[in-house]
Amino acid sequence: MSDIQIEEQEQVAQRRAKLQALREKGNAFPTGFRRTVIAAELYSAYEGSSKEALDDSPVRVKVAGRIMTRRIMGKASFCHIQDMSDKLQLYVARDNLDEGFYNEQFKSWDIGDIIGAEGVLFRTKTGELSVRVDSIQLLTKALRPLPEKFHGIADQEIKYRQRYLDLIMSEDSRKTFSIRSQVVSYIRQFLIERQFMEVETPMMQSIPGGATARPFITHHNALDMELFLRVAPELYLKRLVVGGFERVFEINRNFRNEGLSSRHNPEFTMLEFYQAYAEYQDLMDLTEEMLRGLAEMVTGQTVITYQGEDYDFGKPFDRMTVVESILHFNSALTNEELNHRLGASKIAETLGIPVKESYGLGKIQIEIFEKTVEHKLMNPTFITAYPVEVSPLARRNDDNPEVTDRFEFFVGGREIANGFTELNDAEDQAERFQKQVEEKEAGDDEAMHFDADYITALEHGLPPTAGQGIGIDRLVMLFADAPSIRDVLLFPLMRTKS
RNA sequence: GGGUCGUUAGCUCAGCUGGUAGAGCACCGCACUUUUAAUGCGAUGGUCGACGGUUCGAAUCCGUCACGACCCA
Repeated sequence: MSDIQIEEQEQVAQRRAKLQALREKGNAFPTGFRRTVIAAELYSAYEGSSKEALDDSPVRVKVAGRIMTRRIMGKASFCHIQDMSDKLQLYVARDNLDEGFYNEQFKSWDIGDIIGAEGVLFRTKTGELSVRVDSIQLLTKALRPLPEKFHGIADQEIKYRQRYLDLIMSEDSRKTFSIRSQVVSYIRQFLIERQFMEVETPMMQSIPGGATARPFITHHNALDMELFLRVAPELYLKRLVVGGFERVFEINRNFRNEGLSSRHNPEFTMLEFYQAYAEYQDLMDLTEEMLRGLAEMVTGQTVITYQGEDYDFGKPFDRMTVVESILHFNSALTNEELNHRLGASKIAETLGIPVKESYGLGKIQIEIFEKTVEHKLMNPTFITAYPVEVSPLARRNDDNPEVTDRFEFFVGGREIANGFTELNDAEDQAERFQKQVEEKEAGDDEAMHFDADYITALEHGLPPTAGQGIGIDRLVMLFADAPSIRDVLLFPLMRTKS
């Protein structure tokens, strides 16, 4: 270790010396302390208890947590500890402790240390519920100081790289991850109540399928076999529906080898669910019900505020087709020009969208949609009738074979969900895979592989089924009012520091 | 990949057209038995992201790089 490092860590050195002194006295890391209660339980149980009531019938408690603040006033001190639920004030007076303990032990402890304390509840003269401590012990010495108490951590990089510090310091951040947990468990409960069965399907796949995206590639040594981290679980979940699990869902990680942004992390969490004997409209209804329920669960109402804008999940969601939505947001365009390839590609070019030779009408329409419509879909909206060309796993529409029985769901200008009636015609699916292979050979490395094993499964008969995927991270962003996907991922991917 | 901004004490931040590196919090010492961003007094703490250039002199100007944030693709 260099001199520079030693000098840089002056406060750490002081704390190490204190730890060394603890080691010499005996067990520096005792584990036997048991608390009887957490802070939030105390606040709710004694919310209405007056100062006098608490003094008249004393309540003994044992609490534990991290020292967050400390105010030493000679022979007595106040400090706040923080546990999993809340902060709690302790009143520690010299004369309430064993002889010498206050001066020789307690005063040498630092902010950040983890302690256990025992005493009786009381109210201070400002009315704050606190513990008058008569026994206290250091459980874990913190060798490094916490960030500044008032401003907390301002540097986003530290929040992401040292999430534990962010969680210690930021109530908002703890809240965000609490919302994430609530969202996931709400969804799980919602689906289980409707007879869906939770399953886990492979994350390492020999043929990556279920989405058009570039996969991560890895290698299995014993089998000497190339494997891909999955970009979606879709094809495995549908195999399960073939197997007779008629309602299945999975909430798990997908991996896509693409760029990072405020809405993209290479690994992200996806809900996918499949319901036999249902069509995409059934899933739109289900989605509407689920999101409305989520909004109410998280915020207590159906209107949520995201980045200063209000979105109402209470009223019926808007529904439009892709083409209708393009015309709606581009009043100068006509249905006629948008519905043949030459007209559509002219529109695309005026919008600055490069149109490749291989693009069909559907692909061009989707490019126009993404450029001119997607970010404007603020209120909860279903967009339907996606072109077959960009929907290789979705069933063709009976009235218009150029589009599929598919929808995507948008709110706040962002895609949250994608669902469709599944393509259960094995021969049509084989043709669609073949098209994808051609696109891959033409240089589109996001195009799908031909999955012959999946075709075999379809040949055994997939009942009419509707399926859907919902990006959990983006959903949590919405309900936690988080501007970046990194704010809802405990450990977002960061470049390694040299 | 492109653009803009940022990187100064453990943390939050100042530092003007180049001239000896600053504050608050934390830490250390003293005082203080109802404080809560405790208070009062005193002290310590810096390879100014890295490397190179311009200059008598660079935290400051220029270039390259690293890392990050935001926007665009």
